[in-house]
Amino acid sequence: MNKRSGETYHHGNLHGTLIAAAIELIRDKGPNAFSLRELAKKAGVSHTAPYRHFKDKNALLVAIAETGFKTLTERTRNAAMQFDGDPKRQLIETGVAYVELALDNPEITQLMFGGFIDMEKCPKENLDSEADNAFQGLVNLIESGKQSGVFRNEETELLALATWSMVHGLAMLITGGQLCGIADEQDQVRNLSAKVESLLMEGILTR
Amino acid sequence: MNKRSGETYHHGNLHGTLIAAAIELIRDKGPNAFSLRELAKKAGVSHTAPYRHFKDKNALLVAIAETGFKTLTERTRNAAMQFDGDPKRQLIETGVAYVELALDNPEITQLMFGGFIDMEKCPKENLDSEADNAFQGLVNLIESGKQSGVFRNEETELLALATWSMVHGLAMLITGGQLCGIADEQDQVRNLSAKVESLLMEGILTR
DNA sequence: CATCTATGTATACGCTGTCAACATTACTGT
DNA sequence: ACAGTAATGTTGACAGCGTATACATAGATG
Repeated sequence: MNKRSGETYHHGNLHGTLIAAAIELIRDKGPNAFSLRELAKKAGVSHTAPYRHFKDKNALLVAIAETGFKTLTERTRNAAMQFDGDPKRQLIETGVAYVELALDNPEITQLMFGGFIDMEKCPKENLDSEADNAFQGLVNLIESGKQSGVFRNEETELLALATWSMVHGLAMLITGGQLCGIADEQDQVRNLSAKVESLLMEGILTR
Repeated sequence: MNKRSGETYHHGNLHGTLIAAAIELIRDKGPNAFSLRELAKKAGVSHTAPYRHFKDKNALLVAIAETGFKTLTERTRNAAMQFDGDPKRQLIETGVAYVELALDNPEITQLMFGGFIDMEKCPKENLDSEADNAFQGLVNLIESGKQSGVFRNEETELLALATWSMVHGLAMLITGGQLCGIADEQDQVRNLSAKVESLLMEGILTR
């Protein structure tokens, strides 16, 4: 139960320490350059110690991606809660929160969606169910918006997919560096994602 | 000038062969598991031969991403050309082509957008200018659609960004496996991307 | 206190990207 | 035609990587 590190043979809370340190490392070097051995060194343990807590490097990455999806669910839900009863505003703020989170954590976002995780090897249920949680919030939001007559009476899943795609695409373009100069700063991003989502709501065609 | 391989000390066209073989390898194993040494073996040369044609592993990946952006530009432009004079249809077909290409080449798409390429080390102009070409086509399309009164009179760049984000997001969700079961098959994808883009045009709100 | 299990270490293996030194071929100018 | 040089390929070496195996230590349980 000794939580101080460096003094005892047993670390006390390696599992948590590893995840925290890994997130830090990935933030520094990107998910591509991240290595288990450097992580172990940073955590002050031997390079095979992580294997007592994670079957694989892949398993560690999955764990980190999970935390990413959890905070994604939290943030978007919080954003929606702040505008309860105003589905239109809720949708916009959810999207803004999504994009802002991606901008704050580009490397983790890439880890979550970029193909660094080997889906064949991972239990996959965990990750998918976490991602589903985030998506489900969106579905609920749209469903209630439909019932109050704000959103069109299209298939809910389709509406949700459209909004998700829009926001996700913007987030990925930003974190991928494709929008350099257009959307670097925090407030630019806030503005941009709100505008883009307004377009989705109002439509692009003339009337 | 001898183009037959395997008989001469000099290969004749290693550069091209390497790129072709690399694309095949990445298709098989994903961009994450791709290795230079395996590539060299596949091409039938020593493991350092690629360094005569590419400064880095990163440089090779950049070259492959470039070809990806080139075919993306081609395909979307072709799709648009087939419906010249009908901007609405053009926009939809451009998007469908974008998503279909991504579905056909998920690993290359991940390579292009997923953060596998180290932007610090790469000349970056090449890659960005290629990506800009693809984007510019979209901008032109929207501009002409605005002038013929089909699209709303919003800032062109913003409209282009919105459509790009939408389509790109859908493509990334599909290639990332986030839409398993919803959009696996080719015709499902065609249908889905067309529907989603119609939503962007018509808008989500009730009128 | 003895024992079992959880957790950490030491060592070894093959694979990786990359560098330096060398070999072979193609191209160049005289 | 031929010498010299640049382009292209090979060999060997190095450190770093993920991971399997065998061993060490400590906490928990009886």
